[in-house]
Amino acid sequence: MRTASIKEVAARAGVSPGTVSNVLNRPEKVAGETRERVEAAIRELGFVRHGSASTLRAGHSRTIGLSVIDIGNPFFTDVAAGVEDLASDRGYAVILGNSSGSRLKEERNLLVFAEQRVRGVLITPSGEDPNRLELLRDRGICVVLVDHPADRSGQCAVAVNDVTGGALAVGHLLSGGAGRLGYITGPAAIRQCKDRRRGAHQALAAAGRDPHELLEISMPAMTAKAGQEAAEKLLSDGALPDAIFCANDLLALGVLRGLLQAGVRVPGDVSLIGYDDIDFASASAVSLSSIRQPTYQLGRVATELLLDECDNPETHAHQQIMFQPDLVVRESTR
Amino acid sequence: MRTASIKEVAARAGVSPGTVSNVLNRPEKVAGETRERVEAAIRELGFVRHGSASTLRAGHSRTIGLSVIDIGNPFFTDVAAGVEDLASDRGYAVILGNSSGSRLKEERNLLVFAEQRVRGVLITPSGEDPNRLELLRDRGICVVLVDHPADRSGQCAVAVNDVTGGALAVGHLLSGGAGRLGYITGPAAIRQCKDRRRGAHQALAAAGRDPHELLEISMPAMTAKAGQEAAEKLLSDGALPDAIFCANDLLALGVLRGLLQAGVRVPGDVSLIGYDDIDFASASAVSLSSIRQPTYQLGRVATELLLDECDNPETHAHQQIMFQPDLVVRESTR
DNA sequence: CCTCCGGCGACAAACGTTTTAACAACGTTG
DNA sequence: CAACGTTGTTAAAACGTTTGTCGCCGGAGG
Repeated sequence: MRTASIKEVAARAGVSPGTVSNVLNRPEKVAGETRERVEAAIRELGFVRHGSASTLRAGHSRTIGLSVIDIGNPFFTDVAAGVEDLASDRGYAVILGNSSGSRLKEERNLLVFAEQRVRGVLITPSGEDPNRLELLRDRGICVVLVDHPADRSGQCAVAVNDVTGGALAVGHLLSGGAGRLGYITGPAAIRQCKDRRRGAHQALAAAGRDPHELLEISMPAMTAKAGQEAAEKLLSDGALPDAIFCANDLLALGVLRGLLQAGVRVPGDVSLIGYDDIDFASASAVSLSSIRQPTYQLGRVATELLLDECDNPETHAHQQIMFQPDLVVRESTR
Repeated sequence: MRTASIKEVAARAGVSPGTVSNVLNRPEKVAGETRERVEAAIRELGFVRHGSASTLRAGHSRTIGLSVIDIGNPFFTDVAAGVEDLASDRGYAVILGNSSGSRLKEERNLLVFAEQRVRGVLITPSGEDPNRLELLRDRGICVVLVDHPADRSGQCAVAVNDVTGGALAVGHLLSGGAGRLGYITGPAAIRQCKDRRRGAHQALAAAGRDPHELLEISMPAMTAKAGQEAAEKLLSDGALPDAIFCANDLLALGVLRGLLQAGVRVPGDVSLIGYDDIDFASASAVSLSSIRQPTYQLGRVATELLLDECDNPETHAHQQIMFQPDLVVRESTR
């Protein structure tokens, strides 16, 4: 019924509890014959170490917390897969927290992480407020920022260069001979949207064009529905650009649909490029050119940094890693 | 630096540790004035309960384990969102395990859950082997099966009726006047694929047609890429059905793309229906008819059952809940 | 023969909480 | 006034590990 304790294992193997603990944690410290006896007892009793007791005594756990903004977004899903894979390889469990963009939920998740005494936290912060993270650091919990630049020195962060990404996208459109250019984006407050716009401006400037000629439409959400509405607006305004850059693939898919329904040919009449290179970008009726981010890798590397900081606090050097995005050309751009 | 313990809080408030514990867990047991003093001390010291110590002493934790087959699949993502929302409302943390379809990883995840002494486990088993779950139940950890019928009585399970879903889909195609019918599916071993085919057969029989006339193409994966290959095969065989039912939306999106590229009109020449009603079903060039499953709800209800079993073991009655899927008609079917 | 040393285990003291039994203070009741 | 229930608090004993100290034993060196 109840799980056997280390004490019962010890009794069965004819050793002391401490020795069983040594077999579990420092097998090299215990003589071969004794070790085998203990291991046999463990198997026979179906012993499973009590993680809480271990955490309590050792002062640290084998879990990390992962707080994301929206687990329904393929971007975060890929990140989570990367985190989970590496953590699980290293024997760590991942506690998942989904903030849904709400400060309150994020705060609650961080509290849970603190109660669980997680070894470290990976977080894509939903706001710019660094204070709440202090709460964790004060308790000796390491923090690595994910898809967010470090808000101050002295911490690890991994991100993807969104400025470069924006420049890549618009550069590609310009090299295709685009005249009038459009940028369909999400809420102005979102850092990613701002950075990608900045990249677009840089590409225009580099081509000797005036950045201000970029026609920008800002939608309240970054969904396919919003994208379709944006396309309808463009059509009814009668100001259809030659080429459109969307701040993410969901928007782009919506725009694509809106254009096709109105009989606009893609890429014949309008070139279209998205961002993120989600799986569905290649599955749409006209496969979508996009900017690929190393999403899975983002999660993996963030976890790597976190575990290094936890396991080697003295030799660990904080790092801010910035990945570079790639251009993926498909049918939707010439 | 270190987090304050209950003892320090007690000292500051001038009470005993036991009283602090009472404030935390049974506030009604302690006099108003004392409670306020303790609460003030908690705030001032930034005290956060040590979850492991609590678990150790109380004998059970406030965490549940969630083991899914593929966190990259939108279906499981939605389930996870439902689980996370309810669990977090009830003060439970969710430990996420992704088995990636591998028995080994699943086993490892279950071991982690056992070590953490999770209160209960939600699992979409990747195989049909019920033994491993015994390991958990023997330790008094409740288990609820997700998107899987109960493999024996005496446990909770939530699922969606895939037979009904298959019948709905094919019934809809038939009511549109379809003549030749195709079913594009995944590996034969997958339960969902089998059940959906069974439903398709039932619908054919109900319409007075011979179930064997259903042209079936089984692909090794259930991805958009596989769907496109299936469409190409149909086209090269020159045996294009009037209507096609796909075992999931990813396959359907691939088929759609393959057909459109070949100049086949959808739904003009061929009607097409998918399964799952993922977000992208409505965002494709021709929006996709599909079978909607209450995915988020699935996760929520499973969690509800699990927590009920944990919190009221004596009054709890095991339940096998079977949801019914819905038909969603969009442009891809007449 | 005595000492020293290395290797292996045993012992016991924590870690921070929950919980039970006991207790003190204080009306209420017979 | 004694007996008694109520209410609020305390003291102390767990829970299952980890870990530092210590002791035992056998062999090597003096």
